[in-house]
Amino acid sequence: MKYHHGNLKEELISSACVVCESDGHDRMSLRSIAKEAKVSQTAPYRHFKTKESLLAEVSTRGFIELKEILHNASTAKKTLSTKDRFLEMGQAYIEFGLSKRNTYDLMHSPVIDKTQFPELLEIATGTFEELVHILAELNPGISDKDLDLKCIHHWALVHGLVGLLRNESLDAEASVNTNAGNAMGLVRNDIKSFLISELEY
Amino acid sequence: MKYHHGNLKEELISSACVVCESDGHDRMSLRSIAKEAKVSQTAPYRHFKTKESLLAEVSTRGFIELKEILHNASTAKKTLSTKDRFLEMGQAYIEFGLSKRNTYDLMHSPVIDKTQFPELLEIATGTFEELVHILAELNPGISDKDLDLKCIHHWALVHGLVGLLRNESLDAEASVNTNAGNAMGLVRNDIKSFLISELEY
DNA sequence: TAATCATGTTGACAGTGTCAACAAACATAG
DNA sequence: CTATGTTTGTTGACACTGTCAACATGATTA
Repeated sequence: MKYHHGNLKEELISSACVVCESDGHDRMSLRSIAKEAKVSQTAPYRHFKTKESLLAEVSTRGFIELKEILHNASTAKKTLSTKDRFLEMGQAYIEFGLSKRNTYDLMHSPVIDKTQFPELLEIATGTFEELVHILAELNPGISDKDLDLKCIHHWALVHGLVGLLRNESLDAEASVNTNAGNAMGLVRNDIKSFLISELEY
Repeated sequence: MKYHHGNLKEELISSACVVCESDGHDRMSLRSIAKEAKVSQTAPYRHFKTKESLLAEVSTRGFIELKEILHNASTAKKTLSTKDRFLEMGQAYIEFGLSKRNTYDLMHSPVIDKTQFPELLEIATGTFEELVHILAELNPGISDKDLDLKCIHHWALVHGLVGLLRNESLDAEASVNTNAGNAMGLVRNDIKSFLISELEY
């Protein structure tokens, strides 16, 4: 089942995933990952119409992984209450955003026009549904509209929180005064507590 | 007080601001804005050590404008209650994020390492303080730590909300079913209502 | 076996950020 | 006012990028 190279498309994608996460998508060049695969500079163009579409593939894999992580977090520990499983999910989301920084960036970067990549669009919005499911479970009898609003609220919150937490330089500044200690650091060190207080807000 | 050009640095910055907002910072080239100023390709290097530092300047101006907008929103209409002025501020933030899309992107983009640009870092964290002030007013007697946590909560919320609202492709998908209508669209059309419900959440 | 198609390579083009070497305009010291 | 030095600008180059057209080769199929 081998052509010239064998399985170039797959190798390019997984290589791009690695480079994107280590260097950031803006520092990744098609030529460098082609060279890494010991293939000419234009070989990738047999599998990807443009660099953007390779990045779209990387982004897609990011969402697949994230969705899986969220799903696991909210279903794995069956003995936990719904609320606790919801918290696990929030924590998992934030941890993904913090540990897979560059991939997370790419996934939310405007350099990829998601409307041009239906598969990416689908998995990205599909990720949203993990949130819908557990929130529906957590709020029995809620109206569909209110459920949507709740989803938007919680997603915005964790998504925004990742953005703030990643800005390490804020740690030193985002506190009213030194007596209060470092609030951002507090949140970072105990994401779960913060999420709990959010739920009870 | 004129050298060869007169006031090249200023012209490059303001030109870069325009190009960044219209094309996006990743599509902006130093050479093109140099050409626009009718100056050679390397002239900018007399004023900016690197392209990143020009972008840092653009980002700085973005934060200056945002901070001013937030400040005005929370102080202009003195007849309003503190709560209403807080809502004005939230709305103003979101509107900035939606109308100055590309600039907002740059301001939060990882391509600029804020720690390398102290002035940028200062104004960015200074923006945070607009939020601190009004939240302190809104919650008299609150502890410093709780105030910080509240700031983080509200900032994360609006920042995350901007991220979600900007993703137009979500409009069609981010609803549980068609009966519920388009929740994201609802939020977009009435940001204020959403923020109010957030405050009372 | 011959024709077709998918996959790869070579070479090129225009564009990029950036640097070294040089040139002109200005500021300042004698 | 002249001489010197510093700012600011230009020219030309380097290595690098995404992408395209033309060509070659391996695999598939008629």
